[in-house]
Amino acid sequence: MAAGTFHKLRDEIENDILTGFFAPGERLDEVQLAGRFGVSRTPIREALIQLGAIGLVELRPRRGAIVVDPGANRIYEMFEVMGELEGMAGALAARRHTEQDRDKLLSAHARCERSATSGDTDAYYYDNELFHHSIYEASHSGFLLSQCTALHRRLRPYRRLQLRVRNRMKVSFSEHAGIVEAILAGEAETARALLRSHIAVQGDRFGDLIASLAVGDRKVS
Amino acid sequence: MAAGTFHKLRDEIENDILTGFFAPGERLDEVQLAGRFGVSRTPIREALIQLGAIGLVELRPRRGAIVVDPGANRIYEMFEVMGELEGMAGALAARRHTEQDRDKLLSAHARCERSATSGDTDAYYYDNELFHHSIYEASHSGFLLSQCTALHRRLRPYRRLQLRVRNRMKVSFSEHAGIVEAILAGEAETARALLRSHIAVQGDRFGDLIASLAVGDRKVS
DNA sequence: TTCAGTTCGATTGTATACATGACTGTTGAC
DNA sequence: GTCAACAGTCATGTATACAATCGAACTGAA
Repeated sequence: MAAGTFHKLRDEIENDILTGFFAPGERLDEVQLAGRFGVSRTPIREALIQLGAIGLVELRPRRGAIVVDPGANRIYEMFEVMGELEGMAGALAARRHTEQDRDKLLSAHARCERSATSGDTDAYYYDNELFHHSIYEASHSGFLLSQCTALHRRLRPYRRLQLRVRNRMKVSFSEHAGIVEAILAGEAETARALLRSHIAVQGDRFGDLIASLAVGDRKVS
Repeated sequence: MAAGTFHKLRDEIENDILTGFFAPGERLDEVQLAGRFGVSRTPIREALIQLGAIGLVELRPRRGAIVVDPGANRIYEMFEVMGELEGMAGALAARRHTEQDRDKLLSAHARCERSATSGDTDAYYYDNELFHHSIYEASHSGFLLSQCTALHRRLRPYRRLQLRVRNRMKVSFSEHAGIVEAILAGEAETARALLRSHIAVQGDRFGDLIASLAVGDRKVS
């Protein structure tokens, strides 16, 4: 097989987990996966071990790997931490952003506006990622960037479900405007607070999350 | 070999990296490691892949694994994020701690006092970990606990070097007192601010960090 | 009928063998 | 004398073989 096999395998399996092709709690059979990808068990194992280290699957010794089911509570906690990290990125970005960061942020913001007004949730979903990523980059902290990107990726499926909620997309975009303003004005603490509440799962959004998880559960059984 | 081999191997190699037995930049030869631990290359590879996912080693395709050298800047960034996460844990702990959390926190604080006054940096180093861990637990966020624990572990070697700086131990302990007070009083934002500055590498401590890294570098060459 | 004990099957964990790509050292040409 | 190309060696990546353990099913007795 081509070079970099098990890196690609890792991405493939990770993607299948994040998109829900493999449901939470499902067992990942090494032989079956090996057959599916046309490789031997070795690279499959190495991919699964990586996913285990990331926290996407649970590796039970001698008992195989299963897709982790974080549960509503853990997901809530992850959003909580994500809010804090994003807030930090925003605060740093407000203080450290360059002219180039400013252009990228505004450009991403403009793209979000287009997809939000056109009502295209899929497009908005992608542009929203760009927007947040541009904030991470503007923080000029490589480590924070990596942490935010990883957690953002981990929360991707739930974020996607949440966007489906009525009006969430428009509300999200209007929140972006304030965030951009605060960052470009250099108001670090304002940016932090706005981003924290932008990410946090509070009030009605908590109920939305629970509801969307229940939909996911139904698919499993 | 006994069960759970590659978990133990991972911990062994991780420990060797964190203690500096393997220097940053050093290449980790699979065959050599296999010989050293008396196993085949397979479990060694699986251990290295895990370490790669954590970020302790860099896996360059077809070119082997090397111990990551974060560099002063990256280490500074990691402390920055650590400060934010610890601050968050402290804030949550102030709001959510139970009677049991209170006892654990006070007990860890008392142990720190003993080792600080006795001047035993090694003991303090250990008790300090207990202290911080008790805060993570009191936050009652399983995910935050895992993130804090992982990053704390990652920063262990640098933290250890920093304790050697004159008076750092006593200053550290006196800061603990204020943190405990704020958490037990339920003053979330005070706890956050105190923890953030307790962790942060600012002012003189930045110079101390650079100096301690230079000592580490000398050992390499 | 139910529960405990045992045996068999299936799957994971490890070792070994093989293929492919990267590094080193030498040789040849300019 | 220096640089480039080539070949040989060695390490990594993958496949396969084997061993060890877990779980399930079956049998027997209470």
